[in-house]
Amino acid sequence: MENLIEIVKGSGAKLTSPRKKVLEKLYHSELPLTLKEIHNECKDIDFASVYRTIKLFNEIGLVDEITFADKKIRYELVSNLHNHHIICSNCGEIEKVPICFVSEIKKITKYKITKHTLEFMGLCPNCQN
Amino acid sequence: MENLIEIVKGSGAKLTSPRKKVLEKLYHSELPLTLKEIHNECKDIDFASVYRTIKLFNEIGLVDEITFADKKIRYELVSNLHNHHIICSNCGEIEKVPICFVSEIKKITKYKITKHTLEFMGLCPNCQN
DNA sequence: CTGGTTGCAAACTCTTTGCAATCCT
DNA sequence: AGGATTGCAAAGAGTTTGCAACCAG
Repeated sequence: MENLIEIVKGSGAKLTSPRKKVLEKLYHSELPLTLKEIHNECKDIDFASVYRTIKLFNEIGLVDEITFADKKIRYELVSNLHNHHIICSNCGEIEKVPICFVSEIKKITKYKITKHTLEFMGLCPNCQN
Repeated sequence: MENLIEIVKGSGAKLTSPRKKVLEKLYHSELPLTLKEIHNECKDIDFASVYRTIKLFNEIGLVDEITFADKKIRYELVSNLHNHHIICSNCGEIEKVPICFVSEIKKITKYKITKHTLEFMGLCPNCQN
């Protein structure tokens, strides 16, 4: 957490109380969060500020954007273990998939890859019946 | 193309002229298209109709939804060869990635996978200088 | 004919921005 | 102090829906 704060300060941005609060929510969340979810957890912060905070964090390389199959954009700390996910199309439960194939792709393309998404949707064990 | 038309009819939906036109655009497109792009190519069709047509096609399993790293949702015929893509963050050029790892994932999760996304963003060879 | 479909308009939802007041450093 | 940041309000953009007119089967 301390090093995250350093990253914010190091970028030249001020460490304000809204930013600290958003950072903490991300830090304590097991799963990536939507802007709405972050805002719900910090109702005293204006939505626009959450929006701009996440935008800043994204620009300074602190958070990543993830688009799940439900089309909602979620955010997670880059420093959190890099993970992909499966979301249940029925109940919305999200499970991590501890696997990633970026390195394979890098071998077969001339692009310099900077971002990627690898997300799944399906039915979780509970919803298959 | 004929079999696509059969799929539409077979679903119980009427084969109207807007639907035929949208189907053709998808059929002749090398790459997945956004609703806006489809609508631009068929300006005589109302946007809402394009929207509902694609929604229908998606529901009857004719088209797939793809979310690229640019956050735009694109659509492509399921019958087109299943492909993933890289989009250049600078010029927007899109390249196909002829590779997919769904089967690997199926081995390590109890979810019944119905959809997945695997998309990349980076700099194309031209934009790396 | 007649229910499904379209076009139009409007409602929603989500994202983004301008600006005056306020807060870090 | 002074520029960065916030909250509020509103503008934009994208998505979705109701409804009367229209069309394929």
